[in-house]
Amino acid sequence: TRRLQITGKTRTKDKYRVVYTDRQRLELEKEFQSNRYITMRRKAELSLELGLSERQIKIWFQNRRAKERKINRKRLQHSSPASTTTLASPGPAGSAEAQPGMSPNGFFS
DNA sequence: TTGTGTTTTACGACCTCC
DNA sequence: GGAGGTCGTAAAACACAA
Repeated sequence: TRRLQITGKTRTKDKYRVVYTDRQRLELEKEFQSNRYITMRRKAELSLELGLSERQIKIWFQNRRAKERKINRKRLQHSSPASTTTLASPGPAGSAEAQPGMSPNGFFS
């Protein structure tokens, strides 16, 4: 309850966080499988379909990516044999990584 | 139970784009 | 001129051996 009182603004204590329904999780997960970064358009669509705010969807994808990274780190660590020689410069574990930033207008003409 | 570790929402701080 | 990216983290929710 610390932060809540300090900032006093956001995140009322009555609902610190909601638990998403299975359907919401499923659809988001499905979308994530086909595309790890959601477009503004899809975000708006999903927002309507699932009854979540666009902000929630944005955050969900951020959290989902974080989870994937975490899993990948674990796998790397787990599958690293005794060779401590080349460990300093690993590329992304088998998947292209997008830079933060991206183009502000992810539109197509 | 309960103690404890992990997962799921949600945010703030900071950063990068032109 | 702000959108979204990451990272770190709080706390609720969950899983589960002891």
